[in-house]
Amino acid sequence: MGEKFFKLQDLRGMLSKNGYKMTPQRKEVLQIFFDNDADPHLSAEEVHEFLKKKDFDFGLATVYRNLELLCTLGILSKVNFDDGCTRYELASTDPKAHQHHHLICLKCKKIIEFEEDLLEGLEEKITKKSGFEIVNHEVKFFGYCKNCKGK
Amino acid sequence: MGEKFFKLQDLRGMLSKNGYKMTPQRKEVLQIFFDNDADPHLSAEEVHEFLKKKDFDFGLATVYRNLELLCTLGILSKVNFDDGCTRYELASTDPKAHQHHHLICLKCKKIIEFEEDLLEGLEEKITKKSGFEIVNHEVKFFGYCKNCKGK
DNA sequence: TTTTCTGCAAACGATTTGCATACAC
DNA sequence: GTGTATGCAAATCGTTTGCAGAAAA
Repeated sequence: MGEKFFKLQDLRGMLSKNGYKMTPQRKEVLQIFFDNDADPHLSAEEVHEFLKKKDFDFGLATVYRNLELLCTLGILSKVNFDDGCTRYELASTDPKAHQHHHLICLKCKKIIEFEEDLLEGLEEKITKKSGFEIVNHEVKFFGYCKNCKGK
Repeated sequence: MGEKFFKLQDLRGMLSKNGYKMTPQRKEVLQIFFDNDADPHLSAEEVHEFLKKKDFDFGLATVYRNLELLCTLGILSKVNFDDGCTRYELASTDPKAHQHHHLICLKCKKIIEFEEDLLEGLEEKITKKSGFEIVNHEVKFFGYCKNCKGK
């Protein structure tokens, strides 16, 4: 995991700077991500569930809207594991921190985070070859985790 | 594009070997992918449209079912460009042909295929480090294509 | 007070499913 | 003939939207 430089108390400023208002809904949605180190890739429904567990009964539509907003602000980012829903994770705000990838177990469906700047130097190579200016990348590895390997 | 070793006339055998029947619907759905070198990443709706243009009026549900089946058989594979639908492409049946990646232009949304075994040697490194056995990977680069680069 | 947010319910679009019929083998 | 595949329409599921009332600035 890249360092998370964004702190909850930065939220109000970040919002107002962009013409948005601070609300309990926004604070608590973001809080869920700080709470949940164990499962860092949450769907809107999951966030909604976690909020319910903490007795915050916000509308699901509001959760969706605020997840979207937090993405716009660069605080969250979307990830897609082809499991039928959009997932969100805390965006690493370290600009160097490209090196955050996912190992996806085809058996138990576990998602493992993997650190390494895999593509060191590679982006320049691609840019040179194809004229494509790279802003970001996403790498997923599919296979079998330690526990599932022996079938 | 890795070589496509799979040929249309292999379809019947591939189907019956797995207990499925050959039907015009299956043949024509696959044919669309052979027809369309220009746009190799088709959604179910698009396949359905292309079939209509050739006067094949198959039900959309059938198209979905057969795309799924062709994936099961390893003839097609799914790709996800986060544009709201599942897309399908001819699976490269060359087992060495891992090296097929996508450059996605954030401006014009064009998808550019890019060849290169980017991750040469890297998979072993990951396996050693994490015990994760890698079967396949998917790499996407987001940025701006040659035409869109200057804004 | 003005504008943005929220909650609700309805709308949506992609995909899936149930079922009766048609077709492949 | 037997079992699978198809077409259609209805169902499903994640997500979005319209709108009236509530809350932030």
